[in-house]
Amino acid sequence: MRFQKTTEYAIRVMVFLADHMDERYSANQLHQTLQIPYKYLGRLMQKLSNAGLVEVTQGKQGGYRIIQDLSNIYLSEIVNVVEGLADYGRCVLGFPQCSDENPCSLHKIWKERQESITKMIYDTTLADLQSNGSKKY
Amino acid sequence: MRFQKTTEYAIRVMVFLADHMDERYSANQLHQTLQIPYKYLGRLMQKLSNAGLVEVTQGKQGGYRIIQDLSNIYLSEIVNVVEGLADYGRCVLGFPQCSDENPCSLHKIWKERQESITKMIYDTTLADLQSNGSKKY
DNA sequence: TCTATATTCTACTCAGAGGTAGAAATAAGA
DNA sequence: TCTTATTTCTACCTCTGAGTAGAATATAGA
Ligand code: SF4
Ligand code: SF4
Repeated sequence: MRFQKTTEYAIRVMVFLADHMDERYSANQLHQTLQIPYKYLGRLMQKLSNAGLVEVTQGKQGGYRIIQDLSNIYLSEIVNVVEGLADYGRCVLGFPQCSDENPCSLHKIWKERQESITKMIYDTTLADLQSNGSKKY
Repeated sequence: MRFQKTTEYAIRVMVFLADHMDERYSANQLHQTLQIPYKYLGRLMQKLSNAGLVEVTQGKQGGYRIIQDLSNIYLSEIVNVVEGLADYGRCVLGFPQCSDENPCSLHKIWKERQESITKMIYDTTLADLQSNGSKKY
């Protein structure tokens, strides 16, 4: 029960870039600062840029940057790029089809928690996550 | 962000057996009733029995059964048998070391949800999950 | 134009989850 | 005792997430 490692990487990068808007960071800089495997990060960044979440500049002095308004970038978009959103809403017992009427005994207690996390990724934007002052990275 | 498929299987089996205490079910019966791959289920049941969660009888008319008091079997034990509990408490950014002091911007909102799920699996027993009446399976 | 620093593309490797196959061991009951 | 239904053991296979390697492409700036 956790996010995929790649999703963690993606959130790490986006939160970091959000805290350093208007600056470009190369894959190598991000790799060193955020402890993410260099080559792996390259492919991840490509996905994020294809999804329009970061702007990319090639060549010397190039790198990645966020240009969108931070309050328009939701965690759900980041999660979607990496692991997709299909699992949110999944039955805790793994059954494919099951209406909410006449639910099994675990349904209610599980759905509450699941929806709380779903709500979190759909409601939280990078603007909510800016750490003004006390930056750690 | 979801349980492993095998964990779902395990919970399915245990909830089913809890609803049918004092009856033995063979792997084949469970396989057909709960739609879990037969051979795969065999290995899963072995783990559950090694952990003492089910009693097993070999040979003809054999099968699996719960003998413990249902209120003594916590979801956390079931999860532990399959995927372990190490991920509960994991940092949402995947960093290995990070104290709760001077937390990053995501820490609080994430910890709340994570602890809610952790609490669920540590506090819920099979007795809480018995569906008296309206059984679906 | 050339060079250094970037991203991008392609093709691997590795580990673990999920699943399959078949034979061996066990025990109830005819 | 023999048969049959069962678990158990061992060995594979497949798929996906994670990570590595190297060459190709792009571009700022000397
Ligand atoms: S009622 Fe139970 S089986 Fe059906 S979707 Fe909800 S948790 Fe899954
Ligand atoms: S403060 Fe942030 S980085 Fe540190 S453990 Fe909490 S979520 Fe992870």
